[in-house]
Amino acid sequence: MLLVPARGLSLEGVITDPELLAVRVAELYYDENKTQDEIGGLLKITRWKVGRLLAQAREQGIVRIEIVHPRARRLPVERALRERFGLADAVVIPSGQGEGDLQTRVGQAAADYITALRPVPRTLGISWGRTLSEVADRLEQGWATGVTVVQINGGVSLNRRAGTAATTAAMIAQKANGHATLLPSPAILERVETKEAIESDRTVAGVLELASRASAYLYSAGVANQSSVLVDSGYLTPADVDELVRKGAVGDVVGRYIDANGNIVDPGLDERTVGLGLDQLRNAKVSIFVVAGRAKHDVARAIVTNGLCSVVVTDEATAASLLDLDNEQVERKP
Amino acid sequence: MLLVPARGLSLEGVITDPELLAVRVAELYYDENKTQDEIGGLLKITRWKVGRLLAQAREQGIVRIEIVHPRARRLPVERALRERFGLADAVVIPSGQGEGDLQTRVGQAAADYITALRPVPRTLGISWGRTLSEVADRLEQGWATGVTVVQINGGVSLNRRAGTAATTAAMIAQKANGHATLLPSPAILERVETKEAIESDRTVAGVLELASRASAYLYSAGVANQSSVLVDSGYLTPADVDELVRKGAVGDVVGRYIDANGNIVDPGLDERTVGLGLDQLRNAKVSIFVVAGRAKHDVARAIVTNGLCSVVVTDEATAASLLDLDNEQVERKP
DNA sequence: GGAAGCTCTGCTCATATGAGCAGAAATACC
DNA sequence: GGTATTTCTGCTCATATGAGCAGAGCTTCC
Repeated sequence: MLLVPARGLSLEGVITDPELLAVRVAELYYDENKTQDEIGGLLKITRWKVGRLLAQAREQGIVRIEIVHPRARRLPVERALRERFGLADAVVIPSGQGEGDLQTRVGQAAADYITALRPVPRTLGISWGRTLSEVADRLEQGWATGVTVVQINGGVSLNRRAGTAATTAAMIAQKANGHATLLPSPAILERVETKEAIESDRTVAGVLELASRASAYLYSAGVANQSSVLVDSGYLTPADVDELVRKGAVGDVVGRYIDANGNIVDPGLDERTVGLGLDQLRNAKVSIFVVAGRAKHDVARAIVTNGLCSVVVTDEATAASLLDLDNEQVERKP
Repeated sequence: MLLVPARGLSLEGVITDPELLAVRVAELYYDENKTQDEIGGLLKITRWKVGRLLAQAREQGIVRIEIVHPRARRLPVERALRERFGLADAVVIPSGQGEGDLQTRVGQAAADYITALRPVPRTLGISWGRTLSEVADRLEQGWATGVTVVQINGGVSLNRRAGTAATTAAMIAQKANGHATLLPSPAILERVETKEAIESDRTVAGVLELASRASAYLYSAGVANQSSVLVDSGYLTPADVDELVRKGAVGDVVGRYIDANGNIVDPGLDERTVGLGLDQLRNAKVSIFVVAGRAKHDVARAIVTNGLCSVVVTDEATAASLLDLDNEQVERKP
């Protein structure tokens, strides 16, 4: 025993099976940092063949290269989304199992996105909710300077977690040394007349005017079900939501319920909803839609496929759903 | 909407956090196949910095490159084993979860190894057991030509799965167009005298002589517990094994029980065991030890750390155990 | 059996990349 | 506050690598 430790004799020599050969080549290249030339010498093949084998191994997925980091993104998926839906941009983070809450990571991604956004928006129109609040939290102090933040849909004062909406707007503004303009109105009113009256009030009209001229929008969406914040806040009854769902509602954007085709489900209700219209989002140059989680796949699809946003920030599973790459159908059946 | 789809504006511009920067660089390089130069342009840094960031990302494990294949190996671990224990060679396969039985994959690796072994052994001494049988199965027809296979320890005729030992040897030989020489003797005899008598028998002596001059050995090891094949076959009683364990036995190599230091546990018993001695394995130029599975970590350690083999073929978890990289201690405590 | 296609091979050459180095910047230390 | 030491930067240059191509070897189809 105690031979001179050779350099792993087992790897030299001729391998016939081409797949196995690709595996050995990949190991020597990626694990042992050998040059393609050295590998060629070792395995008795030309260095060009080594190169080709390596390319093949990557294509076939024998070599898997993964970027593991809480703030990692999925560039190829982003590109697919941009191309498929004609988006100006897309941000997709891995859905990865344990590593931190999905909502938080998507929030972080959205925060990063608006921080890097050029030109810096002078006025940023935002919705409110759990997701937006997360984005606000994740924004860094001084993420921009002098940005005016304006709410684009009615507030949620009745809510138990009252003030969240206001806090979100205020925090985003404060962290950019700007100031927030709140929309002092309920989200949905009982009568059209009241809605029209409040909209024509100087203060409200001014805010809406400001909102409609914002240089960028940042918003999320709600799911059409009992647990919606709009139910929670008393704007709608559980029965109302059931009715909306029956009519095809998949969720709400800035308080407005849409179906899978991106159309308003209940025009009567919509008439009583205060805030930016869907078309204003649709025609906006920069409208950033932030969405995370399985529950929101349907709304997300309605929004993205119908051009309501120009940028989407989401998780990989949602992106896959948008691209029809998932097998949700299969999963749903049983 | 329907802006001209830009190329992902979100990635351009300045990033301050150096780790995040490394992540973005890695994504552009590995996911988007951009050149370091292009990435530099995009992120406003020099291409050398991109290169350095990339190297750093690999070191820190942000970029993880994995070779996924049933026959993949763990070259860095193999090297560690060679260096640490002065082995001539080592073969380590990933322990990976689902993909096929570990035993089978280690068997395959051992089969690959002896197939590629140069110079081709004229005589190959083998032990028998579940592991060796697996190796025999995995060998390809024509893996070598004209190899004489010889058993190096007593057979297992009493066994219910009688003939396994013989079949293993025969199959390995047949697949190399060679022939097998069996050791026609029990593994352990009741009296020393009988053992000496049988060893001096012309036939047996001839086989042992042949075995001791084999150009390579291939063997596995057993665990010292009730389920040992030696108990199964009736050579030892469960009580015998308990006693051996009490004396420090961790397992058996070619029928001989050793402790953690690689020493014979019970010289009396050893005297009655027919087959190659431990020193002959230790001094052999090529002695290949094949071992797989959690249960055998202790025997494996006894064999490898005490120089009983010159080559080890095993799974990653066992290798980690040999290198003290595991936290078995922690796991065992509770 | 032979031509037409196909894949596979080894090559040239342009490009991408890493090692190594000297100066710049940042940090630690007196 | 200044100097020593470390880390970081942008560079030159040698090397490693991929694209593209022409010929070899293979299959396929009449």
